[in-house]
Amino acid sequence: MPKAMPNHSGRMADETCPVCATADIICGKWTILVIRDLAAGRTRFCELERSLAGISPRTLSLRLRALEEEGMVERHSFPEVPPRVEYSLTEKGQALLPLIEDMRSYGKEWLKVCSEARASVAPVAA
Amino acid sequence: MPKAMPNHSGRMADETCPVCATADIICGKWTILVIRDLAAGRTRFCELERSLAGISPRTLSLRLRALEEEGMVERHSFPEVPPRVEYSLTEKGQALLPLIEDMRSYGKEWLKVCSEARASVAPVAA
DNA sequence: GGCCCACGCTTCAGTTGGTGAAGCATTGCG
DNA sequence: CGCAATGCTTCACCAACTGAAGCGTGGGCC
Repeated sequence: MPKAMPNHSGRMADETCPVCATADIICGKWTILVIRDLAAGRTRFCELERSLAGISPRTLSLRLRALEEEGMVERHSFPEVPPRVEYSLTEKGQALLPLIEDMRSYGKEWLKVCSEARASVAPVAA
Repeated sequence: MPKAMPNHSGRMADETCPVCATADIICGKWTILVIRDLAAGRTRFCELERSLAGISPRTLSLRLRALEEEGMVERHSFPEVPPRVEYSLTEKGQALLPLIEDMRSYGKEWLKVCSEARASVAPVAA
């Protein structure tokens, strides 16, 4: 009997709720950012490590594995030395890109509002 | 020097990246679902506890507090017995609703694909 | 030959976030 | 009296994420 959802583990309340389903996919701390960076095309582990400044290799490894299991990313491994592994988005993974674009536009607006708020408060405090 | 973002703690790599900013806001496990439920209007603590079946009161309390700090939700407390507290989305919080709608449509599609995959695999295995 | 580097990880011990169960304060109801 | 209801908080625990270190392999450097 196949499990309904190939997600990590700590599952949301309602398995049939689409919002929960999506939340479950992207709720890992770095998941969305991994996908964002993978959107540029095939990317190597160390490139991701660099662009996701601050991620631990363990976490990146776990995220990539989980995303692979979920069918969001594909792994292309080359038996060279030093080893080379490239990751890319599957179609399913690409489907998340519009969502990420929305997050970008929301975040942009939000950062703008925040900086305006700071600009209008700081002078008074100073 | 005021902090750029009033987010919880474990901050993302690039503070100026809009995707990170949004990810930072919604990456808490239940955050998006709290906002989803708050979208219906003023909601009490225990109502949220019920609709978010499975959330611990501690987590709900923490999420609501964090969202309040971030200016996403408003708290309306009535000094009655038993106590009554209602939560609602601020304008800033409402701005997240389109994002949630996108998550809903993505999740819907994804659940559909999953169930189709199961339907086409299960009979073979059985 | 000996040494270090690069890469894609894994292992380790420690911190943070979320969990279920229980408790607290208040007061009306039976 | 004892219990229910509400909005929490506290507790001990588990799972996720962290930084630092290690591993295996072979190539470049000296």
